[in-house]
Amino acid sequence: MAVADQPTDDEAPSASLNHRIRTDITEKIVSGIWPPGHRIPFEHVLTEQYGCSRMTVNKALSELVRAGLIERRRRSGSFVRHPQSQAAILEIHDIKTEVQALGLPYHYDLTERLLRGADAADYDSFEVETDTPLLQMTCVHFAGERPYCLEERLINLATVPEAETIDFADTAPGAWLIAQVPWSAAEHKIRAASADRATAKALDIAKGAACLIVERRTWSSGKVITKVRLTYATEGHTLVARFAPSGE
Amino acid sequence: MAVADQPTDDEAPSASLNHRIRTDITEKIVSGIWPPGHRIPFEHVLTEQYGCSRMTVNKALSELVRAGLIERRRRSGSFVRHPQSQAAILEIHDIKTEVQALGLPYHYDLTERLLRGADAADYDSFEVETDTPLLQMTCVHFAGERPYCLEERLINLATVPEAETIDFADTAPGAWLIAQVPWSAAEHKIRAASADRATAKALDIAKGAACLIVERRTWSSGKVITKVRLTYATEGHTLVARFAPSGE
DNA sequence: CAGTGGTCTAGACCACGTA
DNA sequence: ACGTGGTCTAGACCACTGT
Repeated sequence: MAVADQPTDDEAPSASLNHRIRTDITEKIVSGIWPPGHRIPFEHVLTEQYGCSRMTVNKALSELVRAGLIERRRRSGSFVRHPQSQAAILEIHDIKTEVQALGLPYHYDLTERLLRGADAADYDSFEVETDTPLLQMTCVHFAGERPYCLEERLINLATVPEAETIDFADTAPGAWLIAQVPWSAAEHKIRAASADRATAKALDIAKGAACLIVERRTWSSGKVITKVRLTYATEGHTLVARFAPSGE
Repeated sequence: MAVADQPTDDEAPSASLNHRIRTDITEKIVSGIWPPGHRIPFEHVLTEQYGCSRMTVNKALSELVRAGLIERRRRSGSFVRHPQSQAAILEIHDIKTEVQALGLPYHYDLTERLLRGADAADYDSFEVETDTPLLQMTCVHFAGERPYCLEERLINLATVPEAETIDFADTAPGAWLIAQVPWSAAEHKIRAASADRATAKALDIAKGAACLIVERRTWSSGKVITKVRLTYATEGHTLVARFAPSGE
């Protein structure tokens, strides 16, 4: 096969060929040289340009599809995608890690630990049968001496029976669950709300103060493992989400 | 090559082989059969089990690495990863789409449109030189007759000079920018805050009411294109983020 | 040193959709 | 019908690293 000139001869010298192809094309797209809808070269053309086999080109383009940068249609070719709904990666950290990242000492208090059966209200939000054994807990996470976050958690003991035997006075339930249970899906709902009387008392803030609430449900093998509501006291508390289209 | 028994003979009949291998392994991991740290079979073993070439097995395992489910070490093998920080996909929709999804009529008012040069305060948050031309806009998005969201936006005219010529009375700046500019990175900060006097007036809510604030900065080719602060009036407004480790 | 994964090749057959 | 991408093969060489 004839080895044509390499498109980028002044680029980083190393890295794999398929990675080179990917970054070359990514650069063309994010810089706007290839606008949305533009047809990118056929596989056999890239094969010649880079002097490599079709498999290598295909791997590079397949990963661009995964990253959402291009779409491919048989018999038509590959095209730069029109930007759609923006999607961002939201990192949900362990609360202990969060607090320590602020340079503050961390501790937490378990204020409630209750074993009960599921009722009708749980069915809606938790997707469990009535009377399924649940472990209900409330705890407050501290940053230094100030309350940082109120955690209200339900654990489905039908899926995680070991949780009943754990003394969560020492181990935070979130950290224990992450280490213990393989989870396959999670849903987060993020909203703002004014602190009600009980929340204000627990977090030692004024009633009516704005709070950031994160509600998370976690599934494993199609069953809900746990549901947690995290209420952040600090008005300054911020979630950060980042996005880069190529995933790099 | 000897074709050994297929591990899953009661599964979905179709799909590609590498997809089958991937889902088989994913199932083992998320179900807990293979706990974190467990070594998954070597490539040559899977090659025999599935009666396929090493390339196919390798592709399946490579995608599991991408998905963050496993990690691979030369000479050691491939291992189920210990779950780390949770990461969720946060979808950021166009506001018009958001409102219409609620079944409410959408419109918006442009209440400010100001051409000015960057000052020192912009430098911190916007990463632009002093006197860079900026377009500053404020608008209110309505759901039905109620204010839904307050948008305060800055556009860097050095990177998007065409924006100066657009009449944003008809086209919302967010929608125009997404269609116009290829963006390569975005950062979102999400927090709760009490409405100040101006915000409360713009959104027709009580001063001090809890609001959800999303601040977004968007880059293209290393330069900031736009910075926007979205303040949601509705206490009930919720962002939803989902996660599935295998990306499926 | 031996065995693992990382990458690549030069083919091949097939599914699919546009012309 | 034809050319595209989708998938797969049966090898190969190399880098790395644990024993």
